[in-house]
Amino acid sequence: MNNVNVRRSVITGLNKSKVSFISTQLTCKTCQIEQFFHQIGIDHVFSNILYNHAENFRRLYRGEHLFRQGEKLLDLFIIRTGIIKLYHITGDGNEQVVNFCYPGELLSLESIESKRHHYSAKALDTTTVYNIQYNRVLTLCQKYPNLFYQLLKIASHEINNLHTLILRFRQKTTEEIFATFILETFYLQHKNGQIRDYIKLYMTKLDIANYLGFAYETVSRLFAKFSKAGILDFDKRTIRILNFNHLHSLASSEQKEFLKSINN
Amino acid sequence: MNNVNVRRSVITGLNKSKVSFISTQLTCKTCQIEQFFHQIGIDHVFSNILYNHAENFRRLYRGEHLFRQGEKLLDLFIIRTGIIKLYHITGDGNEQVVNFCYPGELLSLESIESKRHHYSAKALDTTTVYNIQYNRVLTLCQKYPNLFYQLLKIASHEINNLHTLILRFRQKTTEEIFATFILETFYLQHKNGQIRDYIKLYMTKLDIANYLGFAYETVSRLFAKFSKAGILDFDKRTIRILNFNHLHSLASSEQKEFLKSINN
DNA sequence: CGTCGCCTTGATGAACATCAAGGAAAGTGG
DNA sequence: CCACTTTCCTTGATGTTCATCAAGGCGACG
Repeated sequence: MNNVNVRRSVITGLNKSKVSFISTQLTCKTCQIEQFFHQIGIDHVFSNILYNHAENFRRLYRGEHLFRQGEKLLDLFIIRTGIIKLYHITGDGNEQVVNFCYPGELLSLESIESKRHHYSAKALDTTTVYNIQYNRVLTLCQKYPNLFYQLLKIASHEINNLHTLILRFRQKTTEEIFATFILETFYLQHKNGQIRDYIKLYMTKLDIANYLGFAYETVSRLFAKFSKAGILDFDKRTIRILNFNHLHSLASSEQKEFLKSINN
Repeated sequence: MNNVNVRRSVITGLNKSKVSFISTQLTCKTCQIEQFFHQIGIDHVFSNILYNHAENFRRLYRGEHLFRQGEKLLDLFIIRTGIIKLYHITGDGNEQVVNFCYPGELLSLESIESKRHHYSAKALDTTTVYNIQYNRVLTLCQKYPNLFYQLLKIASHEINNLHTLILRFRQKTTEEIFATFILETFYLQHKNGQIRDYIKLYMTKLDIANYLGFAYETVSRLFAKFSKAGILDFDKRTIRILNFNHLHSLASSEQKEFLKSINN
């Protein structure tokens, strides 16, 4: 997932020069983003229109920002490869991790209302994204009203994910939440059909703790505990899952429904 | 808010007979729903179109269901008066309160993707709702693409609310969460411009505990504690707020931003 | 080779769930 | 209307979970 061959016609970096068509159909077959679209329920017509109107790819290296909280919403981004951390700096200066985003995800739906980014987006690994001017999306939607419906469906899907997340925080133990997080990460990293029994955590344990609302020592202890219990094995940030059944039974029945829905 | 004079032309109950126009403009002026729309950012064109195509009003008495989890999504509902409890029955048979919904709120955005209701909706007090056939909304959106944009904005707003809710569950103490809940309820019950210093809780303390993720004894103790501290006064389910400043300082700075956004 | 960020593990304490028991309110049926 | 049941609420005692405090290790990087 890391070493993507970005083709020569693709514009990288933060260069904003206008190149209206990059390489149409060929590109989407190459980067397999169409299957991501399909998995999140976007139909072919929509994805083709998006391909044909995509400005460019943007490539980010670890630590680079895609956008920052407070900036005007100029583009919509769809992640092509890599991983993005969304976070929010609170009024009292603390960082709050909002989400970890994987290939296929459409960013910034929450910013449509206010037309400003609510969160900052930072690459945790080499990451490439599609970007499409937000205004152009709106124009396209006038022309093809069905696009709006697709966007609405994506928003509806996102609302469901958030409801599930809220349910999760009402689950009792840290173990249950942690098991769910590991499984969720596993399925998110395997959306593109790769078959592996390990996951790579691109974020620090401190980020995980922040995201889950735990103390970071608790995350450390959970890894140790799960490892001792023979549920998983970890070396630095690579996690090998040894006992899926145990993980699934720790994650509640509700969460299982969610996990199924992620994987379609 | 309880004793609404439902006009004779309005169809009540679960009767689904087709009456395409009820009373156009006069109705919306009467029930003041236009200002609710305005507050949630829906423009006049949109709200007028909705009025003119609304099927009917539906009236529910306490304990009646508007829809149940699993049913097909046939109508979109906008609450006119009253209060609705949204809840979910989990796989293991437990009830999970998802939200308490007040006048002006558009229900079931989360069900657009799957076209089935994810939650059950039950009236906690006499409640009237607008209902508009979902298919008709989609047809209207084809005719007026801007409507889709409005719906998308509402969805975006909802996503923001959910993000705020998630942040809330990472706040540390039960006191902070509880203070936020009280303030939130206050502002939600005063959206329509009524000036009062009390709120009426139509839900049981068990519902509140379920919604906030606490044990119900904890909610009981929090009420006692806040009362002793002179922050509020309560008699059965009527709460009089005595010290707004104290409540606001308990709710974190992040939550204050949310509360502002509720009240616009 | 020293610093810094990240991680681990142990000891302690506080917050909140759970258990328990009783009381008040509200619905039900005669 | 009153008895009866059921639901809802309160308050105290106890226990568990997890945050916090503390100290040290490891690896990356200049």
